[in-house]
This record gives sequence, C-alpha cells and structure tokens, in this order.
Amino acid sequence: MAARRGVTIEDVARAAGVSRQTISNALNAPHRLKPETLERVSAVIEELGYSPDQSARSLKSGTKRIIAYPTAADDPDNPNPLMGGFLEAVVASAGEAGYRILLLRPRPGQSEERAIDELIAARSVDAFLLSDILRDDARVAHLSAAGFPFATFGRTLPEQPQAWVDVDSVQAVIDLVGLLAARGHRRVAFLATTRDQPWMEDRRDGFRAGVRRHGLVGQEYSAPGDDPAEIVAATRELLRGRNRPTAIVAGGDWLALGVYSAAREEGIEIGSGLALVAFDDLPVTRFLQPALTTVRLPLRQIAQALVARLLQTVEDGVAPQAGLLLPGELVIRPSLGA
Amino acid sequence: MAARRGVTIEDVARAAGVSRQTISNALNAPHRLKPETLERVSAVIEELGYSPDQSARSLKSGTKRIIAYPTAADDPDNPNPLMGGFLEAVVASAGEAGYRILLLRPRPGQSEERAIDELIAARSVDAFLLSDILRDDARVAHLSAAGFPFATFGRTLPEQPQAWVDVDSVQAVIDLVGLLAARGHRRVAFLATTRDQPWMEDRRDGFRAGVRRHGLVGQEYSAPGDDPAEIVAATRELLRGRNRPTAIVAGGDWLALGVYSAAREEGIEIGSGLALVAFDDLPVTRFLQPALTTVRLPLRQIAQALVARLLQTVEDGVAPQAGLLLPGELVIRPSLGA
DNA sequence: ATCAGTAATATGAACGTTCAAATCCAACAA
DNA sequence: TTGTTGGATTTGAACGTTCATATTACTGAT
Repeated sequence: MAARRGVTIEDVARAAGVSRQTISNALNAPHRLKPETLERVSAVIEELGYSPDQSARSLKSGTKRIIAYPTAADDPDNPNPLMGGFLEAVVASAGEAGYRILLLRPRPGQSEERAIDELIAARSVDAFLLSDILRDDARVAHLSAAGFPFATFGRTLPEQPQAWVDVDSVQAVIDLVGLLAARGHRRVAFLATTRDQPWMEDRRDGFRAGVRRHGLVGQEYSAPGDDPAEIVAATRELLRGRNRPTAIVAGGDWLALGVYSAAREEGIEIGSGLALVAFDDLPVTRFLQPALTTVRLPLRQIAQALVARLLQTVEDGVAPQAGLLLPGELVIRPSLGA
Repeated sequence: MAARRGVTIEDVARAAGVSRQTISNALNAPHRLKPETLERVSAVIEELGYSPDQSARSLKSGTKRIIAYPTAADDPDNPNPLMGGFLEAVVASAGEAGYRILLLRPRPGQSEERAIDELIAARSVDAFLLSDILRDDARVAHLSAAGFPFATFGRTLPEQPQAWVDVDSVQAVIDLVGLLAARGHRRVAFLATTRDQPWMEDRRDGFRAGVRRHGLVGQEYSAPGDDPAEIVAATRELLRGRNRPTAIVAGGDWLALGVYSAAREEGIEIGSGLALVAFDDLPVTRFLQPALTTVRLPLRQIAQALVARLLQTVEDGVAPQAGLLLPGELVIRPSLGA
C-alpha cells in the first residue's frame, strides 16, 4: 500500500491551464475570479476530485479545524452512560461548523496536563473541550495559564476564564423539591454518593435551598460509591430509619435505580407510598415502573453553546465574558405521586 | 489572541549551535548523533519546550497519526449505551500506539461515504475505524474500492477485505441455550427487535443452532422497535400465549429489561418461574433483581485487535488476511434459575 | 491613440519539517 | 605525506498550500 499521494493544486492548475493561485482562489475567494473562469476551474476541480491537503493548509494557515476532547480515564466497568450522547451532540455541533473532534487520553502514567501540553506543542488542535470539571481543575488552570482556547462543560472558578457552560442543577432541584412540597410532602431525603463531583454538590445545594424555601424537613444520605449494592444498602437504611421520609430526591437516575430496588425489597410502592424524583433522564429509566420523574439535561444545547464559545474564541479571538447556565428540563412522571 | 507560532526546529538549532537536521535526528534517529551532542541538544530541546509541528511533519511524511471514527447519526434519544465504553477502549489502545481518534459525522444531508471521501481527499487521517457494520455496508464497499486502510467492528462480506473483528455471538448464544437445556428447559423463546442489525441476526442464528443441537422447542418473538413500551408489549404477548416458554433468551440486555417489567406485571418470578438470559452486560443490569445472566463483550480486546490491525495495515502495508472472532464472556447470575 | 484605473490572473516566497546528498573531520594505513 | 574510510554533521530541496506582490488584460475617459 504505497503512500499514494493525491491530486495537488498544481495538477489542477495545469489541467485547467491556469495558475495555482487561481485554483486556490476558486475555493477560498471565488469572488476574485471571472465567473466563466470560476466555472471552468470548478469543473476541473470536480473532475479531478481535488481537495486541498489539510496538512499543507494547516501549516500555512496555522488553523487545524480540530477540537480536542481529552477523555477522562473513566472507570471502564461503569462508563458514564451519558458520555455517548454528549459526544454525539458535540460532534454534530462541531461538524456543522466544519470542525472535527479529536479524542485522546494520557498515556499510562502521564498526567492529563502533560497530554494537553503535548497537543499544544505539536500544534495539532485549535482548542480544547473539557468536561467533568473539578472545583479546582488542574487542566483548566493549565490551559488558562497557557492562554490556549478552551471551553468547559461545568463551572470554573470565578478568577478563571468564564468559558463554561453548565446546567442549572441548583434551580432544577429546587423545582423538584417544589413539586414535592406542592404535593404535601414534609419529610424529604436527599440521596447522593460521597465522591466529590461538583455537579453533585450543586444538586445537594439545590436540595438544601428547596427544603429551606418550602420549610420542609430534609435529611441527607450518601452511598460511599457508585456500586449498585452500596446504593441499595444506603437506600435501605434510609427507608428503615425512624421518621422515614415520604419523598426522596436522588442525586441522579443511577441512584434512583437503587431506590426502586430497595423500595421493592421493603414492600414500599413508589409513587403512592414514596415519592421519588431524580436527575439525568438516563434512557434506561424508561423501563421503570412507575416511570421516573427526573430532569433531562439539554445535551444538544450544551454542545451547541460549547462549540459556539470555542469557535468564537478561536476565530474571532474573543474569549467569553461570562458562563452560560442552561435550565434542566423537568420531566414529570408517575414516580412523583399525586 | 494572536496566532502565536511556537518554537521551531530552527530556533532550537540556533540555540544549540547546530543545524536543523541534527535536531531532527536527535528526535527521530538519535543513534546518528555523537552521544555528547545528543545530550547537549536534548537539553536545549527540553529547555525550549520544542515539539515538532504536526502539520509540517505530516506534510512531509504523509502520515497523520490519526484514525477516523465516523459516528453513526444515532437516535439521540436512545444512544447506544456501550458506545462510550467502546470509544474509551479504542482511544486507550490507539493512544498507546501514539494515535488519536478523530470523530466525525456527515453534515446534514451528506452521505457517510461522502464524508469519508472528504477526509481521504484532504488527507486528514491515516485510516478508518467503522462499527455498526451492515451486511452489505456502503462504507465498507467504498473504502475497499478506494484501497484506503480500515478495520471494522463487525463482519464484512467474504469478498471484501477481512479486516474485521467481531464477537462470536453465535457461539455465545449457543452456550446460553446450552445452560438452559442443562437445567431442563424444553420450551424456550428468543426475543428480538425487527430492526435488521447483523449482530441480532447472529444471536438469532445462535439461538436456532442451540435449539437444534439440544432438541428444544424454540419460538421467536420480535418487538417492532427499541421502544420500551413495544418491548414490554411483545414480552407480554409472549408470556400470555399458550405453551408459554419456561425460558427466554433476550437478544440483548435492553430487551431483557422489558422482560423484567412484563414478568412483574404478569406476576411471574424471574429465575424460579421463568429463566432469562441475555447479551451485552449493560452496566444498568447490575441493579436488576434477580441479577441477569448475560454475555459480556470483550470491548478492550476488541479495541486492541482493531487498532493492531489498523496499524499493521497503515505502517507495514499488510492488510489482515482473516477476520478475528473473539469469544463473549458468559456471566452467570441468578436470572438463569437453578 | 494614450493613459489611468481597476479587474483578473500569475509569480515568488514562506509555513516547518525530513529526505537525499554533500561536506567536514578524525583516525589510520600505505 | 597522501589517500582512504567511515562517522558526524550540514546543506539544498521538497512536501502542498496561501500570502504578498507583480504582472497582464480590460475598461473608459481624454
């Protein structure tokens, strides 16, 4: 399999009997050509199937039309089920702007910042897209310091570039609690995991604010990890405690799955005997009975906003001045009860 | 944000008091340098943080160190839950070989082949990785015709390049049926969707072969689509029919979720009253009670094999002579019954 | 017919790298 | 001394674009 070099601009120029630059203009600045020349040249381009070499173009112009997305070295047995959908949305948004997404992960033993540096140094990409942002994220600090374009799904610190897009989890959970309060619930519980994920903190904050606002009695429970057994155990404890709450706000659908399990074990009917609301709208919840009231993440809008911010930074050199908080979409289903 | 050009090989050469080529050699062919020169030059490289410009390198060498993965224009509301895990594994395998994964999707209205052509013509990538292969896949035909390196997760036609890797679903399902037969089941059912996915055909074939081999009575049911309601309805029909099977082989865990639902509605106990086995080992099944007997896809091995094949084709110019069939891993859990 | 002014196209150089060939420099044999 | 050898390093060219500048062709006014 020889390194078959393709059709070059020179080939096209010769075939069309014009100069290189005329071909280049036909593609990049058609208005400079006399209409008939443009037509003739375009025909030849089409015929030879010419398309500019991206490497050569990048070398000259400095722009790659590529956005890097460093994937977290995720727990392989428990991949984030929303990741696929998020990536889909990002690829679609970027694609419409003529950009592609480059996935990478640090080599074993290499830090994520180092991997990012490598990509910057090699001038392989135009910008970075980050998700799973920590409160004090080393990657964000690194990219800010380097002055390299980036945007994040998840809030960054106030002193850092405000290139983030996030879901207003706090408000969404306040709304969930509001729904419970409106249905007469007084004792409500929040179920979380102890892993320190900022978005879980937001959801917890929302719970606390909601409880305060509606004068409810709130309890908080945590499972030590994401493991189903741990989640079910934590829920069981919650359900067996004295002063059992009449409603549970799960920090995520994944946790809610544990509540369904534990409730069944305990003979408690979700919806009637126990109200349950959660967050994420995982596809799998569509099998649950009764169906789960939850909050859907506007992944498409998030992706679109992220890409828009990124391209604005890259192409216009203007960094976003403020973060963007998008509302989650309340999906009300029977688990909420009447 | 100026188009801050980086450190070039020329800068390093000047700083080290040697020529361009010496720097190039220090990185690409260190043995050509006198050890002391190498050390001195390496120090300067390190100090200036020099890293060769990927575009320039690609332009000269013709190799991009990028593998393209065209993402299917997936149903956004029902993303493939395994996609995230598969991508993770591919990114990891490729990363270890110094390759990155480029995600793309056709622009609205553009065919996938057209999008592939664009990438080839622009010489943006070294190879393609395809999944969700159809029996007669246009993309595969296209890439074969173009003679461009590629590999597929999913079998291709015998007359096409055998660059595929796949799971031996047929054998895995035969094994599942064997487990059922060994437990005395005689009437077994296969539950599928009617969407023509080759891997579902394989699983169906496995079911038929297993039934035949063990002299069982097999029935086949189909839900018209992936929608939970449809799946539950199909299962209900299955459970209510006369000669209700004592065991169900679900074509995938997603379908098995419907069986859990329908069985609960019908008051049938999975494990004791009805054996259930499935395929995929989706993370969510870990919440099911009783836990689901299923087949785990060796995603890591699949990714590794795919990348190995790809790189062999790209770097050594040798196309794989035969496909690779990897065994699925039987995960036996209580839903199988005693 | 001449000239200015503009529209259309062509030419040379440069982006940063690596390959091929050339040069330089010891070390050593004749 | 002269030449030979082989290792270490340098030089020129090329990869395929696009930018800046130069050239040519056309238009219309004098």
